[in-house]
Amino acid sequence: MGRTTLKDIAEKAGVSVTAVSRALSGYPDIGEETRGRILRIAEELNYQPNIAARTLVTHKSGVMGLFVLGRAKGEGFSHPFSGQVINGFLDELTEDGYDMMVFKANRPPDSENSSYLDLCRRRMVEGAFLMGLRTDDPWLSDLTASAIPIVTMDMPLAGDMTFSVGCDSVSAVHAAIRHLADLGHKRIGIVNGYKEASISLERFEGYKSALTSLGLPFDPTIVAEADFTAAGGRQAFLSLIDKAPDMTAVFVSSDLMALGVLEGARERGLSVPEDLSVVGFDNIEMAAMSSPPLTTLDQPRYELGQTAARMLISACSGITPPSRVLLKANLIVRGSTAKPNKIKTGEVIEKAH
Amino acid sequence: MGRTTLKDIAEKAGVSVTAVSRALSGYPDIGEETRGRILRIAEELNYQPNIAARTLVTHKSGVMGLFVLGRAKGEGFSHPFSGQVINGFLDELTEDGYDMMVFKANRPPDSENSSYLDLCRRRMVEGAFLMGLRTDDPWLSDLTASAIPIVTMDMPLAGDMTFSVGCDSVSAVHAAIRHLADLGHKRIGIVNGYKEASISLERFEGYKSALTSLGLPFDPTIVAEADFTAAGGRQAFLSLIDKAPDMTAVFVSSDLMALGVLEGARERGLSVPEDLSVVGFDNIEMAAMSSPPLTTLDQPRYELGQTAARMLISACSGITPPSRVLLKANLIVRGSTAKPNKIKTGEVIEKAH
DNA sequence: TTACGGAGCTAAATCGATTAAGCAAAATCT
DNA sequence: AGATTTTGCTTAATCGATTTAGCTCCGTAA
Repeated sequence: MGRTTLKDIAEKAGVSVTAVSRALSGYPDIGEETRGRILRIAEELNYQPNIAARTLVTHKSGVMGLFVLGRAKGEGFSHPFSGQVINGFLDELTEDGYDMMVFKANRPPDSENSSYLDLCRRRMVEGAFLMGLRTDDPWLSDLTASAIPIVTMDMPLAGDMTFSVGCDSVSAVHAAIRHLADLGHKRIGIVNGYKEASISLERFEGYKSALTSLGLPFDPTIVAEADFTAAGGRQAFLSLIDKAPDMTAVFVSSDLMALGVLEGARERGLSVPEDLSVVGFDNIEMAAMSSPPLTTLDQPRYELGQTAARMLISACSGITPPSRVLLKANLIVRGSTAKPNKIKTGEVIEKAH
Repeated sequence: MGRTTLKDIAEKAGVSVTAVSRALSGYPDIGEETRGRILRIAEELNYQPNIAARTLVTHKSGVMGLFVLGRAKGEGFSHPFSGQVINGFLDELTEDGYDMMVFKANRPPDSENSSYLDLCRRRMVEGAFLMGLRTDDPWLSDLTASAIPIVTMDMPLAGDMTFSVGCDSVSAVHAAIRHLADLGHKRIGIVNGYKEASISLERFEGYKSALTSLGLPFDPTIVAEADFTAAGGRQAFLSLIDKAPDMTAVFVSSDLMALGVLEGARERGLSVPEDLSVVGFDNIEMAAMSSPPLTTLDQPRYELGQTAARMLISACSGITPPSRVLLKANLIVRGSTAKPNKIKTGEVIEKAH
């Protein structure tokens, strides 16, 4: 198992190990001629530095951690939202010479396990990006007190070394509700995510304040909560529409749930957008492919990931990034929203003539 | 930055560093009483081993590499297929105490870059799992000659240290075609993936041999090729249906492309499954949510990932796994397949009465 | 002539673990 | 009792890099 080491190069070049190390690292105190010879030999021997050795002395691993949190087997990477974020994060890291190590914490009572930060310390991870953090996470206080930079997706933490990226939910939801109101909707419901997600609170705030600023009444009977899955969205919608059949539009806190709403609407014989307008959130790939295609708020997922990476990298270089970066989510109008239809379901056929 | 080291524990416990190391590693040559004391102090000081140091001497990093290959920005993690595979892979690794490092190689002419194996060597990665490898990959011969275990998704390589996981495409496609034939279809087309994916070849073989064994003629005019995207699938289908309007069913090599086919069918005014039956492959989450929901071949993605991890782990422990493991893809019949409808598109309205 | 300074390189310590070799005391055998 | 083994621990080398301190040689200024 003869891996090439600095020593091998040093011997072949007839210089000391130090000289080789410094030549390869670009220090100016190695003569041009010697440096050339060293570089050539290194190339020849296909030298790859042993990063474990380097890490041991420099205390810098060149590794950033990614934590994909979630309880169930099916969550985590398979969520249609995460993919592009991770792509952006990894691309940006790679660009700057960092590598990425991924940790997954499911298993609800993770208390027995080591905290996220312990995992980082073992691997000398320099900074971490956490996706899917919830307000009821058992390690929240550890994270807040972290000594290494932490970037969280969506959920800001109040630590010196904690930063967050996300989209401006409030103004995004405003745009969505305004769009519905402009079309003429008066009874606009909401299918929100669970309370333990910080975005749920923000989006609810956005919903309420948008109604107020548009002069529409807020009615708690057309507010439902689901678990960010399609099945949950469907369920929540059904209970909503059964309670309030006069609802003509619904804002849904995620596209996945919105797809469930679409399904529920079909089940109740409501056609979208004629009988019901639906606005989602996220603009996942699926949103453009459903029938009807979903009007939604586009989150720039790739850029969110990139931003997280850049914040982490700059924090690691001693340049403190802003503690919270908010990107803009843009409204994409597709086929799931239209003017409210006053004709009842049973009369739709007439309309066709 | 006072991280706890073996030395700290040793001093506090009044023993040598070796004793601490051996006590923590569970060697039997440390007295019960001493071991207890050491363990307690380690706990107290929240000791986390420095894995870089350990790796340096043992030459085992406890890290497996995951390579998510793909050319475009949007590929890689965001592909609806990868998520669950990665979940299974990571869960299984974590179970066995391994961590995962992820590398991404896009940038078409990756020649300037280091090969996959160089990346592994730098990080002392013990084994690697490659997803999305193509037959025209520039590093194919390096991989085949690899000294560390490599597991590839779908595409088998002929090396001593190369293994592969995948689904038995041929028998899966047989089941799909038989299902269509049983329904009464005689003109069954195929939208396949590009040739550089080994699965495309296998699925094409399955398609041809299934037709033969069912006594149906093979007709190259109803064979099309796309790039595994929805847009590509739509495009390929359109050219197919325009050439052969009498085609009543189409087998599509991936669900994503199949969703594109559904879109294309809508555009041409064909209703699925009445005018056209569609069978996909993969059973991605979206497949159950389209309208109509897609009949497809379910790939056990999570299990594929788990299997890859187990093969890698066992290969790293010196136990050679089988060079190729094929799981079964099961046919899931949903709403996109039905008996062929002899009535032409224009007459569909009559049927409704 | 002596001293100083810079250029170019080396020696040796260090990071934090693992592990081979060995040693002292206690336990066991003869 | 004396020899031998076992138990429980220590010493010191090692992995492969980085880094600090210092050394040698040469040119130049005083």
